[in-house]
Amino acid sequence: MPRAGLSRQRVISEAAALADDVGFDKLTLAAVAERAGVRLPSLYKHIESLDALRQGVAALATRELAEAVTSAAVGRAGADALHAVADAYRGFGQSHPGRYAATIRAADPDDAEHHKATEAVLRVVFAVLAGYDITGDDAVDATRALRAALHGFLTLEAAGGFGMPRDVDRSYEQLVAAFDVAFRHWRAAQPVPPTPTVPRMPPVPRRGVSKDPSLR
Amino acid sequence: MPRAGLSRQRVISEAAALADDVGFDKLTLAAVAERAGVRLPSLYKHIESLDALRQGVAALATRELAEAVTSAAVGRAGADALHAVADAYRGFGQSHPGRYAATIRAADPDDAEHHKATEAVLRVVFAVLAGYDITGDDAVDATRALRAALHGFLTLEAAGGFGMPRDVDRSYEQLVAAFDVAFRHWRAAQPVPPTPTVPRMPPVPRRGVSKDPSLR
DNA sequence: CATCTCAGGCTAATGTCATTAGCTTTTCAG
DNA sequence: CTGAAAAGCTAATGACATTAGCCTGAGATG
Repeated sequence: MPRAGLSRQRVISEAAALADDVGFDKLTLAAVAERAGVRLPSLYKHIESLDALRQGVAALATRELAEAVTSAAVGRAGADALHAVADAYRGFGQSHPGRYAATIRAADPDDAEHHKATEAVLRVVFAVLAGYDITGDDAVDATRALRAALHGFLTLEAAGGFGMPRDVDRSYEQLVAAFDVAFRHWRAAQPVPPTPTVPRMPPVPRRGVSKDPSLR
Repeated sequence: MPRAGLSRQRVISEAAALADDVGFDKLTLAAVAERAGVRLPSLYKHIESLDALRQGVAALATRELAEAVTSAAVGRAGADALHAVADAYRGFGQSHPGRYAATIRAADPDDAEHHKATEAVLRVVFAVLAGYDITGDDAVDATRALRAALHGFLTLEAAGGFGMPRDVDRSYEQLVAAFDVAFRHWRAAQPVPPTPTVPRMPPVPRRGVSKDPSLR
């Protein structure tokens, strides 16, 4: 009966690793216990419930996601930043599917750390949008749109929802390019455009991004 | 011991209703049995397993979704069709959250009905894209993008992922409007544009759509 | 009408999990 | 060295899913 040297953090990080292996929805206390080398009830010394464990994984994953997108965005702007962030986002989702699935979970109202991480991700997206001169309410709309699209793409991809043979990387690339176009025209696309300005739209070549192996 | 008059169809449809109430992930044979007025094991005379039940709900839901988007699109084209389909999609997701969640599940390879429904949804989207002169590989990319965005929006909305106070309907409207813009410029947005045509872009006012109460 | 058959329900039993209660043993502060 | 909190453990309970096997009513057959 040597101590296993567990802690809340260790339990959560084992759980995150397990979730990446088997899927966030199949995350189970029994499996975490086995992985950690203890009997199931012992986990309760460190975590209150399965739900709390899920929440913990969500918070951890959100911190990691924030880290990934933040470092991808640093030093970039405009379309370059957009592509870098989008690539980092998908890279995170592909290399850590279980963690990624956890990030959808809304933060517990009491978990300040988790909220901070959520806001860090938002801050990055707002910064990208600022490069397109999108601010205020428009930025809220645009953030939701971009997040919805990227999230939906990862989810459908993970669910095997893309049956057709067309290359998926290419489709993702197109999706991001489409947002680049939409962001340049954001005000003009308003249902009732207060400023009917129609901006110019030269196609923008982009440089390679997201070479950080930790994100792939 | 009067017969309860169950059948595979009845079981699945009860399950779908239950999923709408409690969430697709919390769908349980025990609850379906109670709802149907039989003991749990009796369900096995009609359905092979919990997983088969989920698959059955997915197939049913996909048929209903196909019906909703198809009837929304009929007689419309271009931006009008896009908005109608997008509204029908979200309407379905909001009025039938459990069923909607089920539609993500990929069809069982043997289930021809299910595949047919999946293709019916795709056909509608392709038809909408044809109105923007998007065809072939481009249509595959565009379909994935649109589906990802709409799906992601519904998922995040359902998960309470939109914390900020900004009106969610309005954000959805903006998302769809953004796709209208992106679709008009689809070829131009190619990473390596074969046809560097820059089309005109007048802001388009739209008419009210999706008044069908069965979709809301 | 008398049966025969079997689909549709049921009870009982098993196995996996989550969760709680209560016991034992390390660890480590003083 | 000691004593108490921390960290593990076993046992028990309760939800579910799943399987086996029994019972009956309802419709088909003679």
